[in-house]
Amino acid sequence: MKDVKLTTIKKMESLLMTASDATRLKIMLALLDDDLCCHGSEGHHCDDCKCLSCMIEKCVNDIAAEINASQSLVSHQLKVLKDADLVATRKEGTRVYYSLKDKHVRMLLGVAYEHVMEEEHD
Amino acid sequence: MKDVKLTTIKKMESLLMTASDATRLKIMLALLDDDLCCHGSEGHHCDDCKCLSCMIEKCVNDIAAEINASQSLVSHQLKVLKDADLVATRKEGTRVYYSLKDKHVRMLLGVAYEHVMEEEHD
DNA sequence: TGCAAATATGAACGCTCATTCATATAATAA
DNA sequence: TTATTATATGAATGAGCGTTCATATTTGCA
Repeated sequence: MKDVKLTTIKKMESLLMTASDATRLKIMLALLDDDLCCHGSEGHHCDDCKCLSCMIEKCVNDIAAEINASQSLVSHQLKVLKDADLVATRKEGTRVYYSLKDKHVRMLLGVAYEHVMEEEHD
Repeated sequence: MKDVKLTTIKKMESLLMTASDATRLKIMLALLDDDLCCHGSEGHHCDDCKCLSCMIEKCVNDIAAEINASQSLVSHQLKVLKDADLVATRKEGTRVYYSLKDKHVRMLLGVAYEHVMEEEHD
């Protein structure tokens, strides 16, 4: 992976920067299905695989309640996540449903989670 | 991946925070083997697999020269990476050789890199 | 010893960013 | 329309962090 262009490095930097915040991590974890994929019968079609119910979507207030944060804070950070293309949105009435964008986001969370979990072995 | 403990989230946050800096990314990419693993005949034994030459190690000045940064900056950021357990060190005379810690670090870089590379398809 | 090379460290500055508070916009219902 | 719910936005504050410059420490060699 030599000779990575500066623009690529900058993109990696902003991707990781966006992910490296406790509030945004809580939001993304709230949007992450327990078993990551491929189980259950109701839910939305996932663009990364052929199963149903891969995608969990939640509206702003529900996320705020789940992670114990203010509506304003969650909305602000969801905008950051949206701008960085880490979440997708679907509007329905007055509500806006957010979901993780794709499998890369789930993989990023997974790798970070595993690394932290295996730290104990030191 | 529900009910993640706050301490775990904090650890994920600091891991990603450490990785989300252009200078530190350049350093880590400089320590990343081209084909990631398992080729070549000289190098150090990798603790994650049974091959040789998985690990690339470089000393501070060489890294600084490679990424066009000052010795002080590279030393500072290497300390950050070391404290976060993303790199390992080996001392030899006046030189200190740095290498990526383990496969999780390489996977983290890989996932971020792939995500950025596939952005084009939008 | 003393000198040079390699690395580490400390202080200081500037800038970015997370959070809060207040308010604005959008959509639905009465 | 007015009221209510859900979400978005803007300004302001405060803390954290990356970089630079100068200097200290360590090791090897004359």
